[in-house]
Amino acid sequence: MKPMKIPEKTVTRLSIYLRCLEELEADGVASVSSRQMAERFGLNSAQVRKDLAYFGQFGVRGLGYYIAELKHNLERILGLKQDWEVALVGVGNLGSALIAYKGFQARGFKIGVAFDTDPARVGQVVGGVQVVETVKLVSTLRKKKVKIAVLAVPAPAAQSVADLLVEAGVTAILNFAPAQITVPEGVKVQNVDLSVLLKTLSYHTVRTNRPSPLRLEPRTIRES
Amino acid sequence: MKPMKIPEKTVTRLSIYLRCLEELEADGVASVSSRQMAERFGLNSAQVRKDLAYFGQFGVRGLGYYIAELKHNLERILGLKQDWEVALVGVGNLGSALIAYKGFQARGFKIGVAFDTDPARVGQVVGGVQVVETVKLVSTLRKKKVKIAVLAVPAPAAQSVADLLVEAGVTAILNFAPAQITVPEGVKVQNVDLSVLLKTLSYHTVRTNRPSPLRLEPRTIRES
DNA sequence: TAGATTGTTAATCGATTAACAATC
DNA sequence: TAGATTGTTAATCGATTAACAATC
Repeated sequence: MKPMKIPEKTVTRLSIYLRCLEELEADGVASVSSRQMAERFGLNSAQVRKDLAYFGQFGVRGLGYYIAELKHNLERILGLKQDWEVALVGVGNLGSALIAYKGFQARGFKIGVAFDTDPARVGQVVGGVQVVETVKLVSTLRKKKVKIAVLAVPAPAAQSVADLLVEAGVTAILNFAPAQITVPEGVKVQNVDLSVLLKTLSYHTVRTNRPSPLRLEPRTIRES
Repeated sequence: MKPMKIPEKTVTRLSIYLRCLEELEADGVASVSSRQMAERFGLNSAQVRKDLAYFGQFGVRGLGYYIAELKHNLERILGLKQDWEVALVGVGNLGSALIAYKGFQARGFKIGVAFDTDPARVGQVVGGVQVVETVKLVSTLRKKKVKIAVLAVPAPAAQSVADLLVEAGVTAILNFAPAQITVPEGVKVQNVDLSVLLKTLSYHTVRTNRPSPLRLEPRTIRES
């Protein structure tokens, strides 16, 4: 066994490959080559092969990859052979939406419990999920051994809630709060800042639709 | 004039820097150094300076960056000096949530119109937003000159809706559908696949909580 | 001025891609 | 076998970081 460090982007792509395999399997296809998969996503076939090769030799030379087998392996690697109970913190607009969002639950991830500090929400059942007061977060998640949490609280509360999650033994956090949160080594944070994503699109839009009047002008122009 | 290509990640970080500046400004601070900003996010100070230097010389040697001025410039660069009307396609669970989500609207982005094919939803007003039938998408968005759209439809519909958006003159798409969508050159797609994000966390969790009992250790930094 | 910090170039690091022997 | 495609190494590309002269 080689303790090689796997690039983050490789792991993300594994999920993409898996989705591809599911589609192909639904089409009744038995095998697929790295080139075929790459073309589907505008990637390089060597990259597909390399990504997979980090985890083992799943292919058959001259043929490609057996879909059922590769799918099985990717599910195993990604930890999708088990169900995950996910905790939600923050049952506001976004949090409620995430409970309702079926795609979120689709693949073995189930929001089993939600936390909020608002007394108006505590005790309610939102989309089948019990809303518990945040002071009970640590004891509740420890008891349930929850490892994955979704953070959908306002930015100022994000760090303190993250601290609670870590204390409760959570090792992976999907953070929707527009805030930088700091966690100990070994805890993984995935930030999803919708506002940042929109700003990136805004940037792109001003550049793309440039024929408009407003032009970018750095304070000084320099040439080497 | 050199039309230098700006890394995608640089643009993303600009948004982060801007958030930092907003916080500092609220604290009444007048200037900040690249080192101070870098520390806040666990980045390298040279990276901060380099990111900014792509767009001009905004700093003062020996001092750092004047917050008000840099903030102004980042807003200009990111296209935040104007309001953007955003179109939403797909008023299901996620779509409705995005309408309700205030953080989404916060910074000059306003969902002005929504589209859906479901007759039960068409004609309704959700969160103050009119739901229009998707067949009217192209004409409506052309008339309104909408450039940014949020795609929150089921995966199988994603590509055909994306085609309509492009036809309507949209140049930036925030895609929540778990599907690979293909667009012409010049149109920017930001994919936000919540399921992929969760799988990445699942991967991390099986690896972290694997052989040994979990060990949590000193505090370190971040992730983007 | 003396100290600090930028803007920028050069070095390093990491990830993508090309190439090809191995082999189904 | 002949053709195809993997797994992997080497080459390339791009992004991060270190270093430092310029200069406030």
